[in-house]
Amino acid sequence: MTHPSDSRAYFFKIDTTIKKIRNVLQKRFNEAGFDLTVDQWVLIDHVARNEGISQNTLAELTTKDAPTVTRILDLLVKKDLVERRMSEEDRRKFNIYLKPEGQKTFETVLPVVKEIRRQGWGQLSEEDYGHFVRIMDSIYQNFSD
Amino acid sequence: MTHPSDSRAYFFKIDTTIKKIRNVLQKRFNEAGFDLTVDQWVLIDHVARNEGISQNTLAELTTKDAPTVTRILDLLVKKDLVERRMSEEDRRKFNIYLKPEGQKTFETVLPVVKEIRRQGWGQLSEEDYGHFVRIMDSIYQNFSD
DNA sequence: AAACACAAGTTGGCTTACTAACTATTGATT
DNA sequence: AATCAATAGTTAGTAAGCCAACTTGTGTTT
Repeated sequence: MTHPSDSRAYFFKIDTTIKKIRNVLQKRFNEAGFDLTVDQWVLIDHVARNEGISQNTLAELTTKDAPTVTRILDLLVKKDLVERRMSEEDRRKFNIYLKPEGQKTFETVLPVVKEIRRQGWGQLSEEDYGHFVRIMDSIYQNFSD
Repeated sequence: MTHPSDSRAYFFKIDTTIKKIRNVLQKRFNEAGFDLTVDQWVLIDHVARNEGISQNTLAELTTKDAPTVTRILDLLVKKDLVERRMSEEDRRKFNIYLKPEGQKTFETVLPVVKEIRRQGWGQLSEEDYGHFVRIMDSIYQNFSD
């Protein structure tokens, strides 16, 4: 290989790794009896940390687009985990809040997710984390022009 | 941060990076007038390098599941880029081949993809590639038990 | 005040991912 | 030879991603 970027490998490796992570997360959720998809969890996590957040902000933070957020929230509302409250200042907006069931879900699922994060990182070092962040950010940046 | 794995950041960073890559690929495809999704490209690429490959093998190589491969191939067949030929030895199997249009597509798209790979890797070094592979493989491995 | 562009969310269409259930064929077992 | 388990692929349902078009509400301009 004359230059790493000549290989298909790096796109593929990122894709494979994130798929694996998602699979493991979902499988653990199912085993633990959580009736929740990974992306539903991601929204709950952000709402828990930003009570009253708007859908647009939620979309930005999660790098999901607006229609996707709308639809995932629809599901979470149907499950009674989350509610939309009309915003006072701007009637185009909703403020999103956890309902009691949602708060409970957050508290129950969080430790499981933390454990999975630990497992995934394993024996990798602080220095590796530096490399990791630098390389990922660099790829992202190289595409942002 | 007491330990890197305590942070949500690494799942999120991988997710964000692969999304970005996919977006850029798709946008370039569209700009270049290729009527092709990224995943359709991935299958064409593998068929081009493995004429006569079976659907199952295709699924393994791409880490897609069987139904997904079936459906993407359906689309490629409809576009006349690819054909299924009944296997001689095993009548459950198909052998997948590029049609002339598909071969042309492969040759046209490949240089564009190579250029995008180069752009994404940018000034990262051979050594960085080593770190990258080691870290990704390690995460994957940590989840394979 | 009326017209305008812009912003927040929603809806619809198409694509891909995952699971489960299904058909058809093959290969092994007895 | 008949049965049975495993394999290749398909179909159906639900979830999520992307784009484009749309509705409603806001803010600015004139």
